[in-house]
Amino acid sequence: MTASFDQSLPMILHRALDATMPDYRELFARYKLTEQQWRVLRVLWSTRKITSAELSVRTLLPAPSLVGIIDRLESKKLVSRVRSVKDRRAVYVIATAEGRALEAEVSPQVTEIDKKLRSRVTPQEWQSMENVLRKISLNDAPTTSKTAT
Amino acid sequence: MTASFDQSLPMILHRALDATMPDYRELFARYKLTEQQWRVLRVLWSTRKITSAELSVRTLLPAPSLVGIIDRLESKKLVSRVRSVKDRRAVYVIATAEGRALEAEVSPQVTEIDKKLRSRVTPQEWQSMENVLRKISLNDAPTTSKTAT
DNA sequence: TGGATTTAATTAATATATTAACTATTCAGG
DNA sequence: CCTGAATAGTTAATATATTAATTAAATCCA
Repeated sequence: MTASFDQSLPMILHRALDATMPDYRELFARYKLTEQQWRVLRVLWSTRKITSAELSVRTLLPAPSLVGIIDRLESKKLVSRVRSVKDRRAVYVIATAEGRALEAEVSPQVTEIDKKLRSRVTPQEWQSMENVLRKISLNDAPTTSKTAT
Repeated sequence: MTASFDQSLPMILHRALDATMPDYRELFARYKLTEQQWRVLRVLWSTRKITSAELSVRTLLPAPSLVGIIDRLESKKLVSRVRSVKDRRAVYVIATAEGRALEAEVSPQVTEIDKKLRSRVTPQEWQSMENVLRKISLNDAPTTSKTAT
């Protein structure tokens, strides 16, 4: 009856994360970074300035978590917050020179890990996996469920 | 350059989790359970007694996290801890009658969600995705890295 | 046998996730 | 212009993740 627990989507995904994240974390740890802090930096390199809300979408990190993550990146002098003048509610997050410098240092090594993981299957297999997961995710019920009362 | 961030394995997996977990969480919340608490219960139903260590392997939950998770399940009278007599270091976790009763109530609904997710792709696609992820995960470097010192 | 080593579970310290509530602004309309 | 709804960011409260250190018990072996 409970035979499919190990094959349920959450378990399959968690197993894949558990197997692959340690490689990344080991690298990030050498630069005193967490995986989440890394994700924020990586987005900032390709976007000069970005709001917290947009950062949340791009990094898949929940907005409340971003507060602390950015706080810690800020105290490491890797990013800085700048309040928008046009809309004083908005806050832009920007990478400092020091934060940008990390790109050249860490990025190639991350790419190496990415490549190593990809090389474990054929490009077709990878693409297929990606498509299946997207297909499963996309059929997501519209977030209109808040109409409940 | 940074074009592949969105297609990196961690992001692909997190996106899939973000898209599918809310469905489960909404269900669990109706029974005042978290996803992790659910995972522990689900394993306990198919295993009369189990140690924390083994529970960690089966649920993919880190042992230190399990302490609190089991604490809370215990205070809800859903599970109980029993110290082993043969090896007094070991602690067995067991579902109470009340804990077991939840299976009949919640399990079918979880199966429904599982089915719904699976039905979004063909069985071949699902199987393929599963195989690719396993293939990527399995090549995991042997945990012999502790021989560093 | 007794000390070094290993093992199971837990604690500690810090970072993040989740959900709800709150603050300061902005905006839409009357 | 002024109020009510919407928005961006944050705070609050609780649960979990991560890594290292601790405690207690079992094991190994000279």
